[in-house]
Amino acid sequence: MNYKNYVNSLKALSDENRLKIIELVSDKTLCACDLLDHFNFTQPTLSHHMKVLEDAGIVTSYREGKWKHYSLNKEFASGFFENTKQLLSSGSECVCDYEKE
Amino acid sequence: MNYKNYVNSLKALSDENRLKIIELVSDKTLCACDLLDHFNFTQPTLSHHMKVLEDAGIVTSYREGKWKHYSLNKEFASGFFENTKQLLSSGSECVCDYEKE
DNA sequence: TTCATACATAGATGAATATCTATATGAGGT
DNA sequence: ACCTCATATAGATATTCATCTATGTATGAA
Repeated sequence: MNYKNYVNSLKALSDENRLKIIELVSDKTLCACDLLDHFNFTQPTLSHHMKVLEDAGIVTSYREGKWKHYSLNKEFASGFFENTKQLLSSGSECVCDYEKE
Repeated sequence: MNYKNYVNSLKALSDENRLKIIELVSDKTLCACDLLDHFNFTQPTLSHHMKVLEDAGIVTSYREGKWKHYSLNKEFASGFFENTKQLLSSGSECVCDYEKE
């Protein structure tokens, strides 16, 4: 397992507001302005959260005129799932010692 | 889904060293001193990490003489798995709006 | 009781981060 | 060209957190 990448994903998920965003885009595509309606923080804060999620590969986006549309990256979902399974299952090969130094 | 609880778990997992600890105790029981051998940080730092993991319900522990033994909490593993599935699957009911305050 | 070992706590520090206000960019419409 | 709306960036601030050193607590052995 690639620790650094998985930790990156976990950090990006470790925020209550970002979890809500993910649930909102898990079954549909929404623009930033629509997302913003669901929260009490400001637009720059949403922009920050979306950048975190996109940089982590959790959501994908495309521009359409003035709007930027977001949706859940299904590849991330399955990959994250696999990593989680590997981490918490007892049989997984532990690579910790190789990384000690 | 209980957001706060799930975020708590995610935060506790969001550290490369703690992930290594989890893999180490995922298939066996280890005392803190044994765990410490796998890392370069100090004993108080390990103590801190173990407290984070235990407070989050990720590992369980018992004392035996001078030693404290840790192992993965299997209930956590399955619960976390379920929450992750619910978050990333498209059909899940979104509770975001109820929480907007 | 004295000592060594295993672990916990206190307090300090530097780095990361969630949020804000202010401002910039970019795209369409008039 | 100008204005408006959607989004991004810059810079500031407060909080969280991973780590350290120093010290405390607890257990077992001599």
